[in-house]
Order: sequence, then C-alpha cells, then structure tokens
Amino acid sequence: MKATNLAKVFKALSNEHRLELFQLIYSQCQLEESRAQKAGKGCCEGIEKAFTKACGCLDLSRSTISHHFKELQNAGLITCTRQGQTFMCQVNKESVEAVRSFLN
Amino acid sequence: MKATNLAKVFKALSNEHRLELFQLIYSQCQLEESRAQKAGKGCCEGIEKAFTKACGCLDLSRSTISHHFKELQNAGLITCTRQGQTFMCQVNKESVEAVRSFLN
DNA sequence: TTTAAAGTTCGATAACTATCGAACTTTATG
DNA sequence: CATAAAGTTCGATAGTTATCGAACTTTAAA
Repeated sequence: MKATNLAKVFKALSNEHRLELFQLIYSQCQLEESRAQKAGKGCCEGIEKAFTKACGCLDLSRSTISHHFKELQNAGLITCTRQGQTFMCQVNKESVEAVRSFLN
Repeated sequence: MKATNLAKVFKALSNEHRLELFQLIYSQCQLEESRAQKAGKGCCEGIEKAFTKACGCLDLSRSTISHHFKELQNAGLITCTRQGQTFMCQVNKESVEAVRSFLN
C-alpha cells in the first residue's frame, strides 16, 4: 500500500469517535469470523444493522455517524451493502493487513 | 493503551508528510537496531542529526518540519534528545507495539 | 567576539474537520 | 395510500491543521 493511502487509513482512525466505531465493527466481525470457522464456514457475512447498532453505542447524531461511516468506507477500511432498510458491514482485511504490516 | 491515546497516535500518522518522516526515522532505527544486535549490543542509540536528515529528504520549510517532529513526539511515537547543535532521535517501541497490537 | 549552523517560536492564512438539526429519500408495513 | 423507520444530504458554525517566512535562541567554530 502506498504512503498516501496508508495516511488515509490513519486519518480515518485519527478521530476518537471514529476509532471507537471501527473497533465496534472490527470486534464484532472477529466474533462472527470465529463463529463461522467453528461452524465450518470459510468466512463471515459481516455484521447486520451496523448503523443502527452504532447509533445505540455512540452519543452522536445520526448525520454525524453517517459521516463517520462514509469516512471509514472512503479509507477502504470497511464495506457496507444495503439490505432493505438497514445495511450489512464488513471489515476490509487487506486494509487492516496493510496497517498491521506497516511496522514490519 | 487507551482509545484516546491510540487516536492521537493515528492522528500523528495521518499526515502524509509526517508519515513519511516517521517511516524515515523508523527504518533507520530498524537498521541501527540490527546492526547493534550483530555487534552484540542490546539496543541502538537512536539516529543522529534526525532533523538535519529530514530537512534533506522532505520538501518542506524547517519550521514545518520542526512542527511535525513535535507532533510525533507529542503522540509518543518518538523521543528526541539534544546533542550539541543537532539532536538524537529514537522510536518509542511501546507506542509502535500499541499500534501493532491494536488489530490483534 | 563575531559569525554561522541548527532549530524554535510567532503570527498569519487557507484549507479541512466534526458536529448539529432540518429536510430529504428510500424501503417496509398497516 | 399513509405512516414510520432507517439513513442521507445540506448548510452552517466552530474548531483544528498545515504551511510559510521572519525573527529569535542556542551551540559551536573562526
């Protein structure tokens, strides 16, 4: 990953609330993942109603939370897909790996 | 490390030029470290004339570079100590470890 | 002691960011 | 169709950041 993109990723994680949001998504995805592995499935589907859940956890307006989701998506850290009224959210493993491998 | 401090570390790395600066320092420290290990010394002393070197690599004014050094120090990523006219710079391993372990 | 080199601090400016509430769109349901 | 739920977009505002050059301090050297 180029330095420019890596800086973008760091910028996305540089806001306290956004970092909290990401950790929220990330930890749930990790949980789902290990559950999926135990069930013999290769990979988790992502977490459901991510926005709704986030609204319950963060003390911010919906518009601000929407903004933070966009920022995480623009940085390539997560991917969101609509499912009816709510949306499904997945962590982008390559980006996470890029951050991890940044420091050897 | 608390989320607040972790966010500060990410903020320090969120500027493209500052990230470049950090990578510069970090990679040199890694080099010094492996050199020190081969020589049977436990740990490297850090890199000399870090500011001067940075001025040669980054196309920014000295005042801006000074500012970026301060930001990296405030985030706890590096430590600088004066040595006569120049200064010696070290990477703070705990902070780096915190970033690394952030994503398991 | 004068001069130079290495950084720092200050003040200004332009650009970006976080946040909100209000108004909107889209999807589902009675 | 009317209503509600789930998000999005917009415009405003207050705060933060990156950057520079000029003036400064501190350390070393002639």
